[in-house]
Amino acid sequence: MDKPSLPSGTRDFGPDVMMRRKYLIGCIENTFKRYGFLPIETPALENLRTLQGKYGDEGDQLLFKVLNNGDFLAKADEKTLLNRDSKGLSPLIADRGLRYDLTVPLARFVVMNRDKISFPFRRYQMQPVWRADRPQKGRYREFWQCDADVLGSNGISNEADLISIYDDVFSELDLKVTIRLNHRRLLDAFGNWLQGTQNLGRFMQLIDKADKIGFDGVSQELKANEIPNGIEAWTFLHSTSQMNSPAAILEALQKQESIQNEHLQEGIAALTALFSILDKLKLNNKLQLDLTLARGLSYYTGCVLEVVPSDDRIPADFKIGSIGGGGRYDNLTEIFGLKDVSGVGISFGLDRIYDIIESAQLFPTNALESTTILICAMDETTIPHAFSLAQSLRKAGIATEVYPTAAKLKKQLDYANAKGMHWAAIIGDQEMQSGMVTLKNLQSGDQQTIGQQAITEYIKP
RNA sequence: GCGGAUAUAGCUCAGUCGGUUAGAGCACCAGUUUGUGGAUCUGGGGGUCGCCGGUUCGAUCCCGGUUAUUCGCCCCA
Repeated sequence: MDKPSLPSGTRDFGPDVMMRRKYLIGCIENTFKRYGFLPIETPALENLRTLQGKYGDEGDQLLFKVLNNGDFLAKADEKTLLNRDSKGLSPLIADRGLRYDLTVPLARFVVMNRDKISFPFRRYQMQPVWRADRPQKGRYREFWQCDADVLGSNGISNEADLISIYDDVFSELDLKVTIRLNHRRLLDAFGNWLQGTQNLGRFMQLIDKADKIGFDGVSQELKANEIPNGIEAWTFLHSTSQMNSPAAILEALQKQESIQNEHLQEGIAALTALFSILDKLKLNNKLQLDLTLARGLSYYTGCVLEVVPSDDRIPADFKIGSIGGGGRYDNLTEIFGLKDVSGVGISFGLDRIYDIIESAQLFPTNALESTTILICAMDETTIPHAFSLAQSLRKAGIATEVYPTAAKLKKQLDYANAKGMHWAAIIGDQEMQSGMVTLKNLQSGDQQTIGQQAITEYIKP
C-alpha cells in the first residue's frame, strides 16, 4: 500500500487550523455584509475560453487545465499528436480549467445574469482558487480569496468604500497593515516619455519590483532592458513617491513636463476626488499613495490597491509579500459581450493573512473553543440518561458531547482535556438515584453535585 | 521555466568515520486493585532508514539516477 500523500501546494486543515480560518472568514464576511455586499458562488470549473487571455501570458501558463472526458484523442489532429506538440494539443484535449481568481468568474456571472442584477451590483465571494505555480512559503496551488466587488458604477467613492473595508477588517484582526494605492492612468501618462506602450508595460513590471531589489536594482534592470528615458522616469517616480502627502505627490506630477497628457489629468482628477472622501474617514492603518505600485494583473485600468503587512509583531524574517490586492477594471465584461460596465474590487488572501497572523501570534485564544461540556457515563446503563441531559443542554445553546462508551473516567477526562473543554458532568449510580449530576470544572478542579436543571445556569457565564 | 537543500517510527528529529538486535521526545495502547484528568511511574506495539541501480565480503550511511518535499528566482494572494 502506498503512503498517502497530497498534491504539492495543497493542504489539509485540521480542526485547530479550521477554527482559526473560520474566525478570519467570519470577520471578513461580516465586514462585507456590513457594507451591503451580497454573496455569490461560482463553480470551481470554468470553460478555458472564459479564463484564457485575462491574466497575461504568465497567468495563462498558471491555469490548471482539466482533461476532457471520453475518447478525446480520436478527434485530435494526427500531426499535432505525432509532433508531440503540447501547446497545440492542449486545446484539443482540455476545454475546462480551474478558476484562477474570482474576478473573471464574476465578470462572466454578471454578463450571464444581467437581467436579474440591479446595478450597482455589490457582491462578495469567498472561495478557493487554483494556480499551477511553483509552491513555496506563502504560496500555495490551492488558496482562498475573499473578494468584494462593485460592478456598474464609475463613482470613485466605491474605491473609498473598499479601502475602508480593508481598514475595518485589519483593525478588527488587530493587524497593522499599509494600504498602497496608485492609479493606472498616472502610469499610462508615462507612455510618451518612454516612447511606447510596450516600453511602458515593461517599465511597470520592473518598477513593481522596487520593494525587493530597491531603487538601484530597478535602475540597473531598466538600463539592461534599454527602456528609453527609463532611468529618468524612474528617478522622478521614486523621488516623488517619497513625498509624504498625496497632495504634494499630485502637485509634483503636474509639474513634470514629460508626462503632460489627458491620462495624467484623468488620474489626478480621480485621486483628488478619492482623497477628498478619504480625508473624512478615520483610518487606523496607513494609506500610502505609491506611484511605484503597478500590480501584475493585466485587466486593471484605474486605481490599483495592495495591502502589505507592517506590524512590528511579525518576526523580521517572516516575509510573505502582499496579503490583499485589487483595483478598477473598466472593460472586463466587454470581453463577454457587455459594454460600459466598470468594476472595482478588492481581494483578501486568506491563507497569507492566516500565516501572518499566526507568525505574529495574534489569533485570539477563544478562536479555539469547541465543546463546552462532556457528559461522562460511569456504566452503560446510564448512557441513555446522559443523552437526555445532553439534549436539554444543547437546547440551552451549550455545546455538549456524551462520551460514547462507559470507559474509565480517566480516559473520559483525558479526552475532555485534549479538546480543551471547560466542564465535565459525571453520571453514575449515585447520581442516577438522587437525580443529581456531579459537575466538575476542568480548569479549577472544583466539583460539586447539583440538580440537573441547575447546570445550565452554572455553566453560562 | 531555472537554481539550492532535504528524504530514518503516525509526528518532530538524532545516529551509524560502511559491520551483528537503528534510537529519543511526542502521540497511541496496557497496568499501577475496579468513580477523578490536565508533563507520576512501569511496560508495550510500531521502521524492507523515499524508490531504482552501482561500488563493496557487506550499504540506511559512499556514488549515479529517479521521485517527492521544501526554500529561493521569475511571477503572484
